[in-house]
Order: sequence, then C-alpha cells, then structure tokens
Amino acid sequence: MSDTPDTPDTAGFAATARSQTSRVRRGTGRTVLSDVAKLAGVSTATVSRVYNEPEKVSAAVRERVEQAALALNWFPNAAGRALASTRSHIAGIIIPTLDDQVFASQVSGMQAAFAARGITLVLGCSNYDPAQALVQVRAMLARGVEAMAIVGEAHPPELFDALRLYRVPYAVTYAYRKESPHVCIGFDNFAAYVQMTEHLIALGHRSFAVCIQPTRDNDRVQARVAGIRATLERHGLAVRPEHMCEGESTIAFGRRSLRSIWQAASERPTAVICGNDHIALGVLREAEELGIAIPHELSVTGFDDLEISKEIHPTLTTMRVDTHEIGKLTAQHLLDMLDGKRAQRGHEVRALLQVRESTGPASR
Amino acid sequence: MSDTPDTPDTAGFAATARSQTSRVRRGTGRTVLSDVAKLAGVSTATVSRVYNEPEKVSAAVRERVEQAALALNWFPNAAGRALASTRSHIAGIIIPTLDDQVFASQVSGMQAAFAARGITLVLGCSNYDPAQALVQVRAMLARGVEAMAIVGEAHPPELFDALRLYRVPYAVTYAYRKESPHVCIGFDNFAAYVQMTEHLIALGHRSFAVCIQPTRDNDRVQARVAGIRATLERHGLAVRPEHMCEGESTIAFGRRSLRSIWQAASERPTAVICGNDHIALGVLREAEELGIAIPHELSVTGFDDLEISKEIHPTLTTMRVDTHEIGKLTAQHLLDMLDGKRAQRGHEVRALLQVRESTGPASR
DNA sequence: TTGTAGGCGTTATCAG
DNA sequence: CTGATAACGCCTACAA
Repeated sequence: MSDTPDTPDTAGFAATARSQTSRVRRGTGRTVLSDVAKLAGVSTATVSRVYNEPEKVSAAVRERVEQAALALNWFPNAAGRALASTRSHIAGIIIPTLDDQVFASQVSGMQAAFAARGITLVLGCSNYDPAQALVQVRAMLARGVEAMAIVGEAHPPELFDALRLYRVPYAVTYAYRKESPHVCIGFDNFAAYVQMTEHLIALGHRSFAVCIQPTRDNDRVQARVAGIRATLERHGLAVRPEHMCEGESTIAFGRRSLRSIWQAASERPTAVICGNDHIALGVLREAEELGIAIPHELSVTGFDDLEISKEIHPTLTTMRVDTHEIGKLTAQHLLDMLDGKRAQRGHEVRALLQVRESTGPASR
Repeated sequence: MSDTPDTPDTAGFAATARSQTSRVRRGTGRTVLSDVAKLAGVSTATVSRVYNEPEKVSAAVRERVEQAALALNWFPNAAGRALASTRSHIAGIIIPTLDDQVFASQVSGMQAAFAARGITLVLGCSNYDPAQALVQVRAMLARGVEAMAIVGEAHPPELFDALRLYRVPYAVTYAYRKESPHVCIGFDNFAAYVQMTEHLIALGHRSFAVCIQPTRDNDRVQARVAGIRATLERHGLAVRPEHMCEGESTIAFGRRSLRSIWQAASERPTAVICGNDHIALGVLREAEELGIAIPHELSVTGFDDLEISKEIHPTLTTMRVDTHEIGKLTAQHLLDMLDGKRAQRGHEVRALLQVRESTGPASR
C-alpha cells in the first residue's frame, strides 16, 4: 500500500518534472505557491505569510521569496485563497441598469473605493425586475461575496433573507428612508419631491401635471409620486388622471406626454413635474414646438441635474444628488462592516434644489 | 517582539465568528455539498453530477438530490468549484471610466450576454492610466478570469504578455484596426474621422478647428486626430496650432475652446470638429452666446450621437456607434473562444454619419 | 521566525 | 449509473 516514497506535495520535485511525476495529478501546469517555496528554499507557509502577514517574516527571507515569485511570475490563485481563508475579496452590487448615468456613477464610486482596499466589485443588473435581482444576489452569494449593495428596497423578501442567512453585510442605496429596516445610503425621494412641489406651490401654481418613470417595482419612483401627492393634498390640490403620465425615461416620452396633456379636454396645468431631467428635456423641447412659453405659460422641473440641464434654453430647474458620493459612502460603510466596526444607521445624502429658468410664477 | 495579533488590513470579520467552532475543523457552518449528499442518501460525486452532468444521473436520484438541496437551501460554493474544476466562470473587462455612457453601455451589453451563460463579469476602471490597467489585469488573472475584454490597444506590452502567458482569450474593444495584432471588436476611429472631415470638405470648408479629448495614452483619440490630419493634408490643408484644442470631455471645455479660438489673432475657422457630442454641445452653446450663426457662419460636428443631440437647436451633426452591440459581440466572441471555436479576425462595427443642422456650406 | 500538516468545498478519476 | 477517494492551490493552528 505504501511503498511509494514520494510524498506528493511537499517533496522536492522540479517544476518541469511535475507533470510526468504521477498519473493522478490533474494540475494545470501553472506555477503554484509550492514552486516558489522550493525555489526560495522555504516552506509554503512562509511564502503565504510573505503575502498575507509580511511583518511576521524576516526581511531577508521576504526578499528571497519575492525574488522567487518574480522569477517564476507567480501570484496567488484567488480560488485557493478564498477556499482556504473563507475570504473571497469580492463585493457585489446590483443596480437596475448601467444605461442610467446615476447608477453608473454610483458603481464607479464604489469600484474605486473597493479597489483601493483590494476588493473586486462584481456587477449585476436587474433591469428593474425583482426576480432578476434575486437570481443575481444568489449567484453572488455563491461566489462568496463578502458584502453587497443593492439599489432600492423593493425586492423580494427572500433576497434580504438570503443576505441575512449568509451574514453578508449589505446596504440599500440610492434611496433613504428613516423607517427602513435596512441600512440605507442615499437620499429621501419622498422629501425631495415634497421640496420640489412646495417650490412650485410657492410660485403660485395650483394645477399640476406629472411625467414620471414606471412606478412598478420601483420604490424610489413610488416615493417621488407619493411626495408630490402628499404635498398637493396638504394644499387641497390633486393631479387629474389625464395629467398623470407614466412611461420610459426618455426625451421622447417627455415629448409625447406634454402633447397628450396639451390636447386633453380638461384645463391645462401651469406646471409639469418630471421624474428626471431626460423626461423634462423632452417636455421643454415639445413646449418649444407647441409654442408654449416657458416659464411664463408653463413651469417645468426635472431631477438629476445632468450636465446639459444648465446649458439648454431655458435652463432647467432640477435637483442634484451626488451619486458618485453615494457609491463611495456605501463602499466605506461596507468596508467598516468587514473590519468589524459597529453598524451605522445608514447615511442620508442631500438632494439639492437648483432653481433655474424653467420655473416661474404661475400665470393663473 | 511581535506577538500582537492584529493584522491591520486583511484580517477582518472572519476572526470573531470562528473561535467557537471545533479546534480542528475551520468550517464556516454553511451547508455544503456533503450535507446534501447525506440527506439524499447518495455520494458527493452524484450530487456534483446532478448539477454539472445531469444527463448522467437517473431521474429518480436527480429528483431526490434536488429536493435535498432545496430543503437545505444549498448552492455550490464558487471557490471550491473553481479550485476543483479550474473553471472560474468569471470574465473581466477593463474600461477607462464608467462616467462615459459609451463604455457603460458596452459593459451593459457584455454583462447581459455573459450572464445568460452563467458567467459573472468583473469590472475594472483604468481612469485612462495604462499602469492602472496593468494592475487591474493582473488582479483579474489572479482571480482566474477565463476571458477578458479591454478598451483600446494603447497598453503596456506586459499587459498583453500576461494575457498570452495565461492563455486567456481576450479582445480589444471599441477600437478596430485591420492591422492590429489583437482581435479587435469596434469601429475604425481613423476612418470615422476621415469620413467626418470629408463631409465638411465637400461642403466647401477649408479652415478647421479641432476640439478633442486628451490624446495621451489614448489610441482611439489619436486615431481620430490622425484621421482629420490625413484628410486635410490630402487636400493641402492643415489645422493651425491655435485652432487645435485638447482638454477634458465636457461642455465647459467646448465653451472655453470656442472662445479662445474666436479670440485668436489668426483667421477664424469655418468648421469645428469635436471629439464627442459633449464637447460639441459646449461649442454650440458658446457660439450662441457669441452670436455666431450655426451653420451659416460656423459648422460644428460631434461624435457619439447622444439622445439630446437631435433635440437641441440646431440639431447636431455627429456619428453613431452601437456600443451596446460592441459589448454583446465581444461577449459572443469570447464565449466562442471558451467553447473552443477557432479565433475570428475581429469584428468591425460601423460608425454612421448623422448629418443634421449644425453643418452646412462654408461661407467663405 | 519558520516549518508541518490538515483542511477549505467541489470535481474528476477509476473501479464497481 | 453510482461510489470512494485523491486532487485543486492556499491558509493557518500548532509545534519547533
């Protein structure tokens, strides 16, 4: 049974001789840690220490190991590392879509902050579909993500259950609600639209239209609509159904919406609140075409403060949120969790109103 | 000397949870494959087969295993899988920045195509810095990426050497050059700007200005400038140094540039070629402020065809590239490589000229 | 400070 | 079609 003298792993056979040595080995032929150990004349444990706890290795030995690794062009295999240490050095983020600048810049902020700490970010897009988000989260859990960020809280309970079950620290981003059971890092969508609506009411507006993204499965947009409605209600006002337009986040949708609002039989609104700058840009564009004077005849507001919004005519009243900062703060929070710090209650970022030319006193 | 156990950086959350477990087993307490095997009354090998080669398992056993997995809420651990199978199911992409829509949508295209095949995409941003790109590629190689995409070919040779050494299939994206030693999937930046320049020359323009992104370390932008220069030269023309502006990709840079061009002592150009729509939007905006008639007094061109470009006044002449498609094609190519298909020569995507109101006949 | 040895969760080989 | 068992590459408790 045991007449073969060569112990398969730690014994010293040359790197090249390896593949021929035994029939059982399935190896890839790549340089591995033990090759480096052999060349440096140290144990595998020492090589590992050089890369994980360098202060515990003498300078001379460290130097020798680094030389050997360089000579063999070796670097640690992440799968082996992850398996042995139960640390994957991976974090995940789920966003609705990269096609929206606000999410892209949030990813960008997180990516940079994580990379600085040697953590790789893996990205999943849900396309605004809760089922897809759940699938992505499960896949990331399987990958062994150490932390996760996810946009919004309108997700299946199983999603958060899974996160808790696996004890993966996570944060809900982009949205912020004080009452949320999750750690939230973002802004209060409800409050932001309250502020915007109050701005218009203060200007004397009493008749409103709303052009907004799909509310389905989207807590952020729902909160915005709720903010508008609550504020109007407080002033004894409401949006007529025919002045409530819901559709995709495009210039084209904004144009279509204003046309239908203008052609409706009911009294025309004096203000249009849009779900974001894209839609507002479309409304402005269509207004120009219909010969509607902005803001004299109609006030228009957006959200996001795109670079273009202060350059067009008339310049667009909108709100600005630093989404890059949201990403950075989220990464910092998650890194703190990984470092064993106590959990925060979340972090509220301000949405800042930018009053420009597209809003003015109501004409009626 | 140093019996202090605190490793400042990499030691983390794992430490606390661990100490309670048995001294021998370091396990995480998570459900593992063998638990499923036990519950289903089969061997671990069979469980593995159910998920990797289901056709080799009888329907009855398969059913039993699936039930057990569901009951225990088990799913395979990626690190263990990667280690044992030498397949990581990870692909990587390196882009300059997510803050540019064209790269974000390329990532989006790849991500979707890969996800459909169970491959996770990991993202790295180089911030237009070749050194950072190299670091990111090495990190991804360590992660065991099975394939890689990287924007542009202006990278350190070590980067491509590493890719070749590890036999990782890769593609250069966004840029396409027939003579490139790499598989390229993108469009010909040189040819695109030749076409744009020819468009203006055909309109009678003889005096040009150029406002473009930084050329340093950026082969795509360099190719664009070369395309402009070569075309002009063929017609016996050239850009005066004071009409050559290089700067960041923003509306503000476009505005600044036009102002300086207009204030220069030399004869004013009749056309401004911009490196992208952002810059062109700035030029248009500043022209309006300076009272320059577009296109009568000055023609302006962009690149990318942003949604806004056909909505502003005057509408912008630009070029359109389907970057989402580039991402999708790249993923398909890389998947083909992983499936062992023969390498393609790359794939050229067309950049389409969109002639609009911002270009017209030269006035001089 | 360094070495030894066993384990991390899964897959692959080979025998039954 | 199924099971036993040895890798996969690295980390870490413990011993020296």
